[in-house]
Amino acid sequence: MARPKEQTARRGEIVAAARRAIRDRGLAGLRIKDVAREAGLSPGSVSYYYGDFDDLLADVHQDAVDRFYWQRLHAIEAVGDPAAQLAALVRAGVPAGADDETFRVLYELHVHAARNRTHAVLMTALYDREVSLYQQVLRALGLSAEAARTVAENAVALEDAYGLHLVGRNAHVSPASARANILSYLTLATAAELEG
Amino acid sequence: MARPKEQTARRGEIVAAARRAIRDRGLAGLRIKDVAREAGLSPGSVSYYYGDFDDLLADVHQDAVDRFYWQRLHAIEAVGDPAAQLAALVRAGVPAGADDETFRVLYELHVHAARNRTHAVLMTALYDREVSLYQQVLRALGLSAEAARTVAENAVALEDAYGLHLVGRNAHVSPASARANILSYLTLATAAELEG
DNA sequence: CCATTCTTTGCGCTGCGTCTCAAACTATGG
DNA sequence: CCATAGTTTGAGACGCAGCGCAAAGAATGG
Repeated sequence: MARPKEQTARRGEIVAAARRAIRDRGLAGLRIKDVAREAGLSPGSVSYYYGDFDDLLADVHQDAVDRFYWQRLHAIEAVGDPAAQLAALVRAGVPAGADDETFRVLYELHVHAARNRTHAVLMTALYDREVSLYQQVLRALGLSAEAARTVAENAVALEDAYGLHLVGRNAHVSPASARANILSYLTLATAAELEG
Repeated sequence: MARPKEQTARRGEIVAAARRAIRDRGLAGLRIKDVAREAGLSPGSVSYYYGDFDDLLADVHQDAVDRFYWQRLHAIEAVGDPAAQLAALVRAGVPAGADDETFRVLYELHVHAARNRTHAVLMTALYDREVSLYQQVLRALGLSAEAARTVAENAVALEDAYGLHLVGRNAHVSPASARANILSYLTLATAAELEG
């Protein structure tokens, strides 16, 4: 054996480059040369590591899902109080602006999932993990398993929708109003459930 | 003047054909020849009516927005009781399955809005009209203008998100569970607001 | 310094999609 | 039946993206 392989590192750089390219040009307009330019490589090199372009997209999706999930997990681990954890979850679950890389990638691939099983599986997996995060915090607040499940699903749904509108540059949705609306729901739901 | 123009009718047929083509192949994979085949025309004819392909997409989006809005308006006009109207709104606001034409088109174009002002405007317009529909019904139920606004925004957001997951073939979201979750929110929110 | 293995590049081939356009076709009024 | 204006078509030009490949380049062990 002579020169050692650097495949893992290079692939990581290419995935990051693809993420930036998708942010700038969108998934539909994504070209190998865009990814290559972003990674500082030639188009041939991108093909060398990702002979099939779909494999790259799958890695990008997987990376975005992991990145998003761990970011949120750390966000709630940083605080102890369950109520504060809820707020932290909401804050991390709404994009700061229309150009947020991770959110853009996730929403672009969301639609892609309609025609590709790999992406549908990843999307479902992320949804499950997000629901699970909310569910844990809601249970810590005293909600029953069943109630926590429903409320968690709705919370994740609200995040997804407001995120979609923010990324799509809906003029009447802002990060602040989105967070406020989600929190208003969570306040309402937890109060009602804890009473009953 | 000799032969009369039929442009409006033909354009309508082409828009409908594009809608079906997007349902089958997605926006990213949309080709002129697909639209042409679906419309029973040659690719040249499609170009004759839509020299710029983006103009066709704009018409498709506009058509989907109108179609969706009027369908929902009729859904609530058919019933008189505000509570029943809410249920009718929710039913019409959740896709029946992953292959619903109108929803597929709307969600595909949703993401497109991030990079195209025309589509962003249409998306915002539809959002406004949907919120307005819910707001009317909620006010009829006795909610204040402010409360109705927030609840309406959240209801629309829930619809959007569950619709997105359904279209994306999320294995853990079904039309029935989506409707149930949205209705559980609306029940909770209206009851809480009417008490206070 | 050499052999080996991995990496990178760029060029050419190929297929595909769009756009253009002239010609054929069709419907209507005179 | 002819003139006119709208419609439809298909072929060809054109550009571009993906793929394969051969050759050059770089890192490591001996």
